[in-house]
Amino acid sequence: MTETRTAAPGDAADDPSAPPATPASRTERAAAVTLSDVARAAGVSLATASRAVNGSARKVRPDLHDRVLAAAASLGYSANGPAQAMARGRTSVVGLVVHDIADPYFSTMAAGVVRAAEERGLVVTIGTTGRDPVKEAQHVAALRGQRASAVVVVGSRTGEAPVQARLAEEVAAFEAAGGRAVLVSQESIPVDTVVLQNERGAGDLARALVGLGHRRFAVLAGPPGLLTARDRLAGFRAGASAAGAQVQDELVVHGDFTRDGGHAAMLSLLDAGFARGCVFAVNDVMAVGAMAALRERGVDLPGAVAVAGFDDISTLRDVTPALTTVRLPLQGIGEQAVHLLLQERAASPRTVHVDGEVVLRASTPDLTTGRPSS
Amino acid sequence: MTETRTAAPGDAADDPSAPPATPASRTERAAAVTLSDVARAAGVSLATASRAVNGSARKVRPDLHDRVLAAAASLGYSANGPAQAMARGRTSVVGLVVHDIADPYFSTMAAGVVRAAEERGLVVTIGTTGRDPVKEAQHVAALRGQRASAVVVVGSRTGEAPVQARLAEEVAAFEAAGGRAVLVSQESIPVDTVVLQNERGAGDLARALVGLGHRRFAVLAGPPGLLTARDRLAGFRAGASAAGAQVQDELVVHGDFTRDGGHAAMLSLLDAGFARGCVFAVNDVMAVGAMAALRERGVDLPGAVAVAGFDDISTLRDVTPALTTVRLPLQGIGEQAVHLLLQERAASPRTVHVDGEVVLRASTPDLTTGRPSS
DNA sequence: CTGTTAGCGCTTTCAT
DNA sequence: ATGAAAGCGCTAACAG
Repeated sequence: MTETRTAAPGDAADDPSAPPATPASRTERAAAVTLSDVARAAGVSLATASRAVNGSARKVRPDLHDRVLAAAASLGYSANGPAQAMARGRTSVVGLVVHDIADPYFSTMAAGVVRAAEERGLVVTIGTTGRDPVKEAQHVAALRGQRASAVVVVGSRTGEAPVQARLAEEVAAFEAAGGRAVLVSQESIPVDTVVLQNERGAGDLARALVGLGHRRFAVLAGPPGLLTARDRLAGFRAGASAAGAQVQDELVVHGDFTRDGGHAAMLSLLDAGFARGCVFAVNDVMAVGAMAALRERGVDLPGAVAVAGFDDISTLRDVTPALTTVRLPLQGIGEQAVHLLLQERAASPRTVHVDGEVVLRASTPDLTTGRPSS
Repeated sequence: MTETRTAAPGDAADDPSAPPATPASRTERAAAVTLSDVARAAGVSLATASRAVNGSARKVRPDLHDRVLAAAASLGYSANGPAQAMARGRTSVVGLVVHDIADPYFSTMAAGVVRAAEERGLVVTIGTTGRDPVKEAQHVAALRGQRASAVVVVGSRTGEAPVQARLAEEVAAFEAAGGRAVLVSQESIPVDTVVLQNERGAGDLARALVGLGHRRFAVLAGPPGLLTARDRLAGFRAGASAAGAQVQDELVVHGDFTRDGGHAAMLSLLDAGFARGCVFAVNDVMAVGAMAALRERGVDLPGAVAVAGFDDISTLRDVTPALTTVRLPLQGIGEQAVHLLLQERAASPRTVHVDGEVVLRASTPDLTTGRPSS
């Protein structure tokens, strides 16, 4: 990045510890107008002002109500959030924890969460883990300290017992403190969860592909530890078997859940002699990496090697050949999570199941007719 | 979305007004352990406990310090954020305001902001405007109420005077209340700004394309009101002229800053008889839409029509033909914004300029050699 | 329906 | 260096 700055060439030293580095605060600040100021200006009591301005179950006489609102407006009053939170014992913050907000899978879900939350006057904070499951628990703990009223943790569990236990513990503590928690992924710990039917979606996809005449399958399976990747692989296998085809073990290659992971996995598959068949990448991003690898190697795509993904990332809908995939309503999933949060916690954890929908496109030709599907 | 739920078929009614719908709170909640509890357990005063646990300029005798920390740990103490914020008069929240968090342009910047902020113990909240510039000001106002310590507003200004004034006003109020504000885009109102050199980048691109032998240019120009779109168009025009080529007015088509906007704009260009030349879409997302349109119409891409974009969205790096574009260090821009926030406010607004870098790829062939560039 | 008042949990002078 | 005490701004009993 080329850059020029008008001043201060030295960046503040980074000491990622102790007291949060509050951004440089201005020296002289205007004393904020408080509710007392408004009350005085309107000639009413603090309590009345509070009831009028910040909503309450109790009613205020219309003329007073208007008088207070007018005073508030003319003074430029804006309620002190922390003070309200303190008095109420809880903020109106929803904490969202994702692996990487730059990843379209997460950012699309985030958009859903934000949309649903903003509609209800809730503020969304975002924490990222960089795929480190331990950080999930840390974020939940921090959110408990912030008195967030709810938390949404998105992202595949690893199934690792200690990590899982730690998250379960923090989530329990969060709920014990009066907050609401929702997980998005798989049913792994006892808390309200939006369960993505990865296994079923992958199974449907496999069956559809067999229906198109594909018989020889390879899978770019993602990280071995990730439950989401594992479920998609398992579902695909099961679906293929059910339809009379098989996924040979040698044709299952693991790799990162990223574009580069898919690229590398595809290359290793090609190096191992795979030259014809249908490749299922457990997510779209990997599928695109695989396509790039095929192109680099001059493999006929989709003639010799067909490719399918999972997620139906919208930014990727214009790749060529168009990618066959399993559509997940990502934004809707984020919204679902918020709906779940808004409901009272039930005696036993609630679950919302979300299905994927197979979308056949040109990357997996219909072998029975010889024409691209769709 | 197919879904099954174990309970509560009816979603909570949506009344986007009055008191923020705090997510359903649990009935009985564990009383949180407070600093007083810790102090008592450690046998010290509240003040000492505060100094030991939550950091302070003042020193605490080592043994007491340890005693307090041990007590805090064993009790599972976690500081009450709102209470701290109230006492200190300020939270450690950085508010991020973007148009659409699902758009990779914004989500990548957001990733940079979050990364830099988390390193410093700052929490990032996210607000979205859905491209409504009025909502930007509203979010800034809300953040002032939340006593956020800083705000980052990302997104093109429209240059509309009243809207601009409103934002300027809110930003001023925010700063007057002691917060730090940074804008990302163009220098439009007097506040610290990360300025993206759209004009220069587009100019560089135009010159590079002329260098490849392109002479006939069309521009998919985005919404007429958006400064970013306008600057990119202006820069491209200027660059082309400087290199001896021209962009005819009839070949400048406006459209949404989205994939569909690019798609529609390209179609109208084709319908108007454009059949050969180089199309500059003012962002990558539009460029991809344009490519899809060309493909649908069976136009030889990049043989008859070459395409270039702007931004270098990473998810789009694998489209075919590979897209020529101007790379913006999006994540770095987000980090820059945070760096700026961390610095004390200067007497006159500070500015950081960020340049784009032309990346020539296969979508704009080198006409001088007949081979694809790069 | 309005007003008075007691905190919410923490930081921070101000003594000691 | 530690402790006691005064708020920060607002809400929610509790009276009137």
